[in-house]
Amino acid sequence: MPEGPQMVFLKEQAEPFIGQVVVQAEGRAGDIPFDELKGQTLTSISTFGKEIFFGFTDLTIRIHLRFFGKYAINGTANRELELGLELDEGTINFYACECRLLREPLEELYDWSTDIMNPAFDPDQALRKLYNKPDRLICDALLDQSILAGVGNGIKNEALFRQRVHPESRVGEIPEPVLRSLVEECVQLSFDYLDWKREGTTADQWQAYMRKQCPRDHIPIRKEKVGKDGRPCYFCDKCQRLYLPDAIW
DNA sequence: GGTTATGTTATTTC
DNA sequence: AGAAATAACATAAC
Repeated sequence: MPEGPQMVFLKEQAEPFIGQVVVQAEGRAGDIPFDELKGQTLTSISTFGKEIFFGFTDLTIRIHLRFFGKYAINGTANRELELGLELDEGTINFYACECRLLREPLEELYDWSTDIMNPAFDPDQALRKLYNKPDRLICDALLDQSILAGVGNGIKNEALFRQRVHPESRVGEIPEPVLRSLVEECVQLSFDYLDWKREGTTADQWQAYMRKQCPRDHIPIRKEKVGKDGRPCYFCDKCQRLYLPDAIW
């Protein structure tokens, strides 16, 4: 379920609950002190990459939806409840996710300049970090959450397609302006994706990811598990350029 | 029933 | 010791 934009969307959905008091808290999440939560006020909601934080009077809950995570606002899902919050005027339920308790201030735990959707995001820093591992495949590098927090497999594939970069390109061989465009594309795409969520145009906006045919060349999109992490890559051999080191003889 | 998939982390292996 | 491979977790769809 999660890529950065979906977490920001969830934040927007949950923001009306800010200022409300927890009436009841339950679930099976081992890390959550349900009793302690009762009576606390929801004071803030923030996101970092694919994580979302619910700040209460004197603790914070971090939620990561991982692969199958689901949530329901003022509703339920037919599966085991991980964390259920009943507030003054409604409920938020989380399923199949990771819930963790944080007691330290978030600023001490997170570097917001690596979150692609945060105003503090620093593209220059991202470029530097990417070039730090020049031998990596770009398809692996873009998924590195310590460089581009929030980028998932969809945004990765789509950014590569839009900037016409082949996923098996070596980071170190990609010219700086191209790599920069790629980083900027990840950011732009994330905000586009958020807009689609807001507008409810859930319909597939992807051009390459999960698609069968290249919209530019009208030839089949290749789908292969590429790179160290073996995540599915969707790409067009014809319009996405492969940047590789010159052969050494 | 097997495979696959918007993800990360813990454990095992080399 | 440390990198790399594998397992683990949870869920629905094809």
